[in-house]
Amino acid sequence: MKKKKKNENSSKIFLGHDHGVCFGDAITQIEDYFIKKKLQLTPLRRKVFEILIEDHKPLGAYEILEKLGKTGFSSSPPIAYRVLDFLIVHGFVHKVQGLNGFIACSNPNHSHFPTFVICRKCEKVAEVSEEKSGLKLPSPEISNFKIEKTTIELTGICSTCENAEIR
Amino acid sequence: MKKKKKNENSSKIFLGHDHGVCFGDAITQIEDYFIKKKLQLTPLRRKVFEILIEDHKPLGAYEILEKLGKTGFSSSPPIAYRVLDFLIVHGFVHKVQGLNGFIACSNPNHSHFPTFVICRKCEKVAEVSEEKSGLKLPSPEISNFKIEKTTIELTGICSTCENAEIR
DNA sequence: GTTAGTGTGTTATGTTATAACATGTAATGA
DNA sequence: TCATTACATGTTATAACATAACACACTAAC
Repeated sequence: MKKKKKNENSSKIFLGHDHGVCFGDAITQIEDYFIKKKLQLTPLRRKVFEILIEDHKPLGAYEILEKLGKTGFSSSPPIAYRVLDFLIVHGFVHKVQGLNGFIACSNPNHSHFPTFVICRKCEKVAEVSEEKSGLKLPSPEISNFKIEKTTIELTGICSTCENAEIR
Repeated sequence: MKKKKKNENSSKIFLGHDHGVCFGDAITQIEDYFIKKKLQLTPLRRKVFEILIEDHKPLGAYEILEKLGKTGFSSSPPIAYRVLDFLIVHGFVHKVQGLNGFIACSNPNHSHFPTFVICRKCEKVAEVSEEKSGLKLPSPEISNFKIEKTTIELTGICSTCENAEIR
């Protein structure tokens, strides 16, 4: 109890959390941002964001549509894609390319260039902020290029799944 | 002529090249690799690789299929996807997720974790090797995670296009 | 000469994403 | 007040991307 190995804390990027707090915080953040920017947090937009926050993992557009349908919204594809695009533009949602999925941003005010760490076995996804990822961008080599958007995804296997693997 | 600004050289990641040499080198490399690994560089596989090397930019699977069709190969989707998967596994092709496209690896023997720099305007794509990208992986934060594959894509605007932009 | 492994071909279908147009509603301002 | 606009959502149809499942040919190994 006196001393913990540093690794024990520093590596737990897939760790659980108090979801009630997380959910509430996220809603508050998006509400504040929308007011500040004079954007409309409509029922549909709110619902899509809630669906993503609730699940806390990447969902496909068609999964989102299904959930929308069950709560009385339209469930034709453009509905989801439009709202997702909007939320992405404003930094509240990211697309995880490797999974064709969408996930709520875990820290809308910070991560402009987030890294996603994806376990191919359990399919858990962790968003690691710019500061913590150890990622250094851009290099002098590409300083003549203006980066607007990054897709950084690290796929592999988390320690839990690796320990569980047979061979 | 005596002195060049360092930037002039170091930033030209989109620079042209002697394509004849590039093409020949690439074919030689893949031939050697296939012999060494006792793999079959069949006419189909060779053709797909040649198509990608020739164009030197990401092509969609269906674009490749069209080119295959014109040269007497079958052009049903699985043909392309199977060969592409094979070439990807062996490191001769990369998938550019942001464009749903496939591109020949510019340095099969080196870049295990390449970075792709993509201009959203001219759609040029440069592959930057691990060493040159300035990318540092992995961080202590994620050291408990075994990275098997990375998707690192930087989208933005290259200096040529930026200078050409009106606004 | 049967078997196993590999490569290609074919049909059908699944999955992901967008184009184009219609409708509704609120704010703006002549 | 009522045309104009900006924005949000709805709808239909289709485009674009990808894979499943099965068939067949060829080669190598036993």
